[in-house]
Amino acid sequence: MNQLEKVRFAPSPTGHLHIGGARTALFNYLEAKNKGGTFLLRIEDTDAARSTKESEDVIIEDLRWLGIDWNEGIEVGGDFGPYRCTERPDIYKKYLNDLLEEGKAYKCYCTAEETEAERESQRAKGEMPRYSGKCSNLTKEEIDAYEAEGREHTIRFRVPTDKDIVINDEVRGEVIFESNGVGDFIIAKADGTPVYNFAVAVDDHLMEVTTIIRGEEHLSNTPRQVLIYEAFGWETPKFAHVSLILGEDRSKMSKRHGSTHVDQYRNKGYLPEAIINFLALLGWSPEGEEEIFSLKELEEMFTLDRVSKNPAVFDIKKLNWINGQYIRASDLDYITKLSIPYLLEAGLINDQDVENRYDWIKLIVSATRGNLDYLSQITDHVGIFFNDEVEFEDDKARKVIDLNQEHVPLVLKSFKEKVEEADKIDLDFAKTVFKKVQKDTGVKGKNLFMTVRVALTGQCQGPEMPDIIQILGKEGIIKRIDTAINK
RNA sequence: GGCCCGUUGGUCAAGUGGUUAAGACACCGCCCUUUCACGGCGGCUUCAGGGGUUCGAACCCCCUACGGGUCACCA
Repeated sequence: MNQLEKVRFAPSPTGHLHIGGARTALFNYLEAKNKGGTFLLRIEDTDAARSTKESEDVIIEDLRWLGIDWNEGIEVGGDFGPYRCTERPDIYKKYLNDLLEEGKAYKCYCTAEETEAERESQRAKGEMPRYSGKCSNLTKEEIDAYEAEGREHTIRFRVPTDKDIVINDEVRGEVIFESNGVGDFIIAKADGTPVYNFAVAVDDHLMEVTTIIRGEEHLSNTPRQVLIYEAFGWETPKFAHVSLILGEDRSKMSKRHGSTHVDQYRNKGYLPEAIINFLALLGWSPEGEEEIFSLKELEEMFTLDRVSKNPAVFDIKKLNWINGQYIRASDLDYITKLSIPYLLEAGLINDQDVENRYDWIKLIVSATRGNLDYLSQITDHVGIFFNDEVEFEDDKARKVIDLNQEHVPLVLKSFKEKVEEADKIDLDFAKTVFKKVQKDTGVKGKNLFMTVRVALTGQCQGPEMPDIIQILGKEGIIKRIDTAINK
């Protein structure tokens, strides 16, 4: 039981799920799945001031939307709960006390202002800001004096001197830190609540996490956590620090690089499958040459040893390509259902349409999905189907159906006739009508197709003609040709 | 600034001492399509720099440069 792989994702609920966080969650999930282990979701809400329930809900929703499920933790339960830091105060208190009693931690009566001032002056002198250790050896009298004053205290971890802290990182190899470079750090705030570095170590140990996969920004925190493990005599877990996701300018991805939150991509109409696929390829690479993978396939292929050490630039163009692949290859009903909200929002269709003309909407999606990077773009391509008053895109289009050209009225009249005569405007009709018109009028080629295209859509480019014809239907076509002729 | 991590084409990257240095996105060209897109084919461009080690270095070692992370009573 114990030797089974157990990983965890422990977001702090202080905002939306970041694209980098999503990737961390993904890697954890994949590692667990690949090894047949456990994936645990814990909420790291030690910072009460910044944590919100809304944020927790959003993060969970995004994870679920992506298809990243966990089998222990928040919402699903397990034997090692509770899974929110704020619900574990007694646990932390106990371990804090143990450390205090053994002298491995001590009470520090310095105020936040004092330590801040100390740091400032160190920085000014070009020194590394680090706690001086002022309270590390207070006498009983000094402590009593502070207490009498009513001073609050934090708890600091007593960092051993001259000690190498060796971290065996699954992706980076051996990383060594010197304990002398780590000042006595705070493990409990003045209000008695634990600080992140302490809480994670305790939680990860108690929850029997075997491998900690997280972002590289945590690498320099790791020695502190290792120190805590060692102070308790606990076995340290394995670590795997995944490099960061960068913006185009190679700095850490942030708002100014564009969308950074999973829900922003969801809102634009990126498919969860595509985001998963893209994220997996960012910092990890499969063995073959294939690039399109389902979650299931990734679960089978993923191993930590193929995670790359170097940071990756977020390339929206590649995401777009992957997303386009999924938009084209996925089941049409699925894509249609996901597209409908954008059509509704644009006021192009209403709820009745969705109910009564679903197949028609499906046709529209089918005709345009080939052009899309993401679903919300569909509204840019479907205008021609919703505007009975054909508007000419440009002079070029206008020229195409200039009535003074002999073939234009000829083609239009014949085409309209055929449409009027047809009892059903279906795919069969749409495919054969041009041949008939050609026979009737003797017009062929561009003069035939472009004339009809522009008359119906006002544009020189767009979906396939058979699609357009079916979507417009008898009435729509006749109306458009009439206005074209009368112009 | 200290500590730590990193550096293969514009981007993601394979590669672990001997390779014509994969593949994908992007870009360019051609084809398909009587339109656009999709799709197909082809092309362009890479081992940060300098020293070693070695018969031989993208791969091993050192230095430099550059980029990033972290040094909170944030996580």
